[in-house]
Amino acid sequence: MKREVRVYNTLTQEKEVFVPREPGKVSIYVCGVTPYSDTHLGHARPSVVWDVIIRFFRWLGYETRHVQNFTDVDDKIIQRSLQEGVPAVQIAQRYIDEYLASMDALGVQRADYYPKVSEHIEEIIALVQRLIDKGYAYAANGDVFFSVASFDEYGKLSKQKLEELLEGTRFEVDPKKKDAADFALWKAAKPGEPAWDSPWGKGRPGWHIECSAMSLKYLGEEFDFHGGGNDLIFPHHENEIAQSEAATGKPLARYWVHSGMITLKEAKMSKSLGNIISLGQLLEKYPRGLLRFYLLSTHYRSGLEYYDGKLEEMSRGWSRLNESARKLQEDLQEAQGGELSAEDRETLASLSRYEEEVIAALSDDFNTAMALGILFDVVREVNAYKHQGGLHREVLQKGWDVLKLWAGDILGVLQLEQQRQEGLADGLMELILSIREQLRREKNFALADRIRDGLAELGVVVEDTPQGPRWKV
RNA sequence: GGCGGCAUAGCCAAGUGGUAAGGCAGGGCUCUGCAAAAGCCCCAUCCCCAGUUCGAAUCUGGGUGCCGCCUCCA
Repeated sequence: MKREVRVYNTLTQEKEVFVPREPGKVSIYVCGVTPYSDTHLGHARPSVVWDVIIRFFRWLGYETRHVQNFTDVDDKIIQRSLQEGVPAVQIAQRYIDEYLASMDALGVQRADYYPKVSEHIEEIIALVQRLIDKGYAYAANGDVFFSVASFDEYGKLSKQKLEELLEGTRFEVDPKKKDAADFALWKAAKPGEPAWDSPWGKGRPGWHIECSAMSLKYLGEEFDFHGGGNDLIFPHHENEIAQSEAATGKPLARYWVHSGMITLKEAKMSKSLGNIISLGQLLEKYPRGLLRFYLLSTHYRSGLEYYDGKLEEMSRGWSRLNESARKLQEDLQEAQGGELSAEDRETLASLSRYEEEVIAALSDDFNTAMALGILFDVVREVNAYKHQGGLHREVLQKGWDVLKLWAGDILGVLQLEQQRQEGLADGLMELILSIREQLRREKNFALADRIRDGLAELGVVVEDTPQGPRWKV
């Protein structure tokens, strides 16, 4: 029997019980990135959040189908392409590769499909045509616009009223538009830009249409989840709804799930503001488990602050969780069987209860912050048990199972393998050699030689020179 | 100006009507050759005001402050 999962739906602004379109299956479309610059910390949030959600659904027994797009036809990419004299496709591919490499490093499981705009022009044209045929869109001089006024429910996701939206408009309105809020489905080609043939002349897709076309192709009508950062609610997701629902007459997605922004000094991290923390650099500096721990330490819908030293602060708590699990795994080797004592039973019962609480937390709108809190209870419970001399295999196994499954397999914050640190060898050698120098000054040559011989056995050659010791591998 | 959201201890952060999870930091203690690790104990009445209620951090109204969106953006 499936457990009940509750999800906050941006559309209804309420937590709802999740009912899949098809029993036992979950279909998910997460808006990916526009690959025109380096992957940053902000991109990691929805990725890790959805990674956990998907792992959780799989654990619950659902079959998942996860699609994440790359918008590889876009103004910024074209701009870069013209600047660098490199084809747009190539620019996009460079950043797609970087994005995927970063996500792999973060332990994010790959989506089932990563459709690109450039490979779905046909589907997009067909969808645009369908909207024109149904009277929701109009062509004008090679452009095609969606007529916002023709779609009654426009604004239902972002809770905006049409009239008020326009007051905030800071850009000049394209005179070809019938209505200032209309948006482009298809843009007429400009010289030097990548362009495709279409019934309206050479051109390229507008921003939002690709998601409508590709979600339809890979997930069909009315799929389960549509996700992304909450900065996409308007206009991107609002427009997707308009396009898709106008075309199919059915809801685009059943549940809209939006993650909060990562802020830096209380300002959103974004490419345009230039206050970006490169994900690649973070991954070089910090263990991926710690990064995930940081990203999951707050509920996914809340904002999340980043500042220098934040990861260092968090690393102490994370290490306790991680080290406790590591030690527990080791202790398992020396665990003992036999009758369960009263203490054993009590601990076992607590551990089971905590596990239920973790499941309940994740089932309640994917509350990873609460789940982590409970996992610290598990750590304390297990450590206290061991502190009192508890060694029963069944108990230790249960503790390990809970941590391994939830902290490890589902949240992905555990990192049990030893960290290999760059520059560690240098530091160690410096320390060892300085101690050896001390010994030599004290004429303790026996011990000093033992160190040198021992190092030699490890393949490290030490040479004593007038300028001090040198070493090489 | 419109829309959405947030405001809980020094810091991070759960908690949506029944009397404040968890983590970091801090204090005391156990263990320890010393240290580390680990364990035990201590450490908040929830931005302000007014309501609803037997009872509110949790609901309503009004403030104040902050964030996001309204332009590309995860």
